[in-house]
Order: sequence, then C-alpha cells, then structure tokens
Amino acid sequence: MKIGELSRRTGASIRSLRYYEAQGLIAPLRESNGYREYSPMAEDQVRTIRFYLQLGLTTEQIAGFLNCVLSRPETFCTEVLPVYESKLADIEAQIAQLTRIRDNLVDRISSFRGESELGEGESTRDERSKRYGF
Amino acid sequence: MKIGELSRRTGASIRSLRYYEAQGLIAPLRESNGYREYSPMAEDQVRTIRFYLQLGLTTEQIAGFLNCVLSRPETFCTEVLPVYESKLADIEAQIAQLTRIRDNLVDRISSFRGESELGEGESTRDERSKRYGF
DNA sequence: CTTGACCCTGACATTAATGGCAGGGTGTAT
DNA sequence: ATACACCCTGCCATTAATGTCAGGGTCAAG
Repeated sequence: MKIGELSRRTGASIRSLRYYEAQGLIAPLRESNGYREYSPMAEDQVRTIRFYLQLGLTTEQIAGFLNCVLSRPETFCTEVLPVYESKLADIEAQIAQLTRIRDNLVDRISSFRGESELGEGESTRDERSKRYGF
Repeated sequence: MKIGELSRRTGASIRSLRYYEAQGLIAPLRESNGYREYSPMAEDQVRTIRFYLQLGLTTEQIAGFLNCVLSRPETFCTEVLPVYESKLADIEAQIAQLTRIRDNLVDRISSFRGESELGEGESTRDERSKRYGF
C-alpha cells in the first residue's frame, strides 16, 4: 500500500507518516521509483504509534519499545513500565499545578460575584501584591 | 531605576523585561543615552504581569486589562472576568484530558503488577487495537 | 501527448516566552 | 586611559509534531 492509502486508513496525515519514518518508528520498503510501499501490518503499527502519542509520549520514547509491543503483549515489554511511570509522574504534577491555578481562578471569579469578602476599602498596590499568593 | 536593578528586584530576566515592553505591557522612559528608566511603580507592575503569566494568561490578554487592575481593585475591571472564565474553561478541559490519560496509565501500570486480569492468552494486533480505548 | 492524481525531497512556519550571543555604546573608578 | 560593569539593538535558538509550500518525478487513462 502506498502512503496516501495508509493515510486514509489511519487518519494520520501524509506529512506525519513521513515524520514517523524519519524518527525511526516505521520503515516502509521503497519501490524502484522511490515510492514508499507499506505492508498491511503498517496500518496497525501507525495506529499504535498514534495511540502512544495521544498518551503524551514522545516519538523517541515510543521508538524505545514499539518493536516489542508490536510483537507481544505490552505487559511483557519491560521497557514500557518505566516510561509509563515517568509519564504518570509528569501528568500528576501537571494536574496538581493546573488544579492550583483553577482554584485560584475560581476564587477570583467568585469575588466578582460576591463582591469583596475581604476588605471593602480601596486596594493599594501592596495589598494587591499580597493577594497574589503563588 | 535601570533595567538591571528592576530585574534584580522582580526576578524577571532583563530579556523578559524588554519582551514585556515589546508586547506593550510596560513603557519605561528613555534617558538621553537610550537607557530605559523605570519608575518605582514599575516594580509592582512587573510583579503583576508575572502573576498573570503564572495563571497561564498570555501577554496579549494581560495587556487588555493591566492598566485597569493597576489603578483599582481587580473586581472593578470588567475586562478581567471573561478572561478568567475562558481560561478556567481551558484549564478544566486540560485537567479532564490529563485525568483520562492518567487513569489509562494507571490501568496499564497495574496490569504489569497484577499480570493479566483480562485474558491470559496471546494478544493479537486486533485485540491491541481494541484495548486502545481513546 | 496531455491531463490529473499521486508521489518525492527539502525547507520554512507554527507557538510563546525566554535564553543567549555578537557587536557596540556609556559611565565610573582607578 | 584602561578596566569593568552596565546598557543598547538585532538576531537566532528552543520544543515537537504537524502544516504547507516549491519544484519536481511517475504513471495511468484518455
């Protein structure tokens, strides 16, 4: 199958398919005219790549275990677990940070509705600085 | 005060202070030699800018209400509320997405520990595709 | 032989704030 | 005057995956 068909089947753009190849994630054969020729298995391979990308892994991380997970159950690939654990730690940190920001925003928005719950008078620059509790 | 001192006082790099100026967030005077001369109020102004940046707002959004919040309580600045609400919606969506990914990672990690709770046999490519439930 | 659909490579753009360098001017103290 | 600290502008780099050109082959059908 040629690149256009693979793109149609997987939803990955042609540009992305070429990028995956440049990153060493997939290696199609070349016909005599230079066209890429993909095996039928490439379709599943591309879907797998895109799945891991959606998990937030980089092409470099994916390259580290792709061959393994394509040939056996994921849980048999020891390279995968540390990547998952590291990514999970990242994500939990991001969630924590976003949650702090969200709470701050919620407070500030509610102070528009409820007017001024802390002090009615004018707000000086010093008071403002103190309020920025980050 | 010159740019170096302002940088020391606020923690913003000199590069960033010049960037804030290019984005229209702060407008120091210029001395005859071309040096920027910041008023004492600039210190609070920069801290305010950095606070909003930490909230995840862009310089463009900050420019839209900075003059207002510098001169009166934030809750009197009607430009601020829609920005907050829009940002809050963004962040909640990000948290939701990250939470989905986290749950997926947690599942996958636990299946390493607990081996295979769903099906012991070999995993075909079709089964793998089905598992990628995104 | 021409049209049109497909393919190729290579290169630049995107995003937003910041880092960092080159090349040069200013100002003060010794 | 020489050193040293400070300032200036302008430019390129960063990040990661993707979009989007330009300029050019390939190939089937008419």
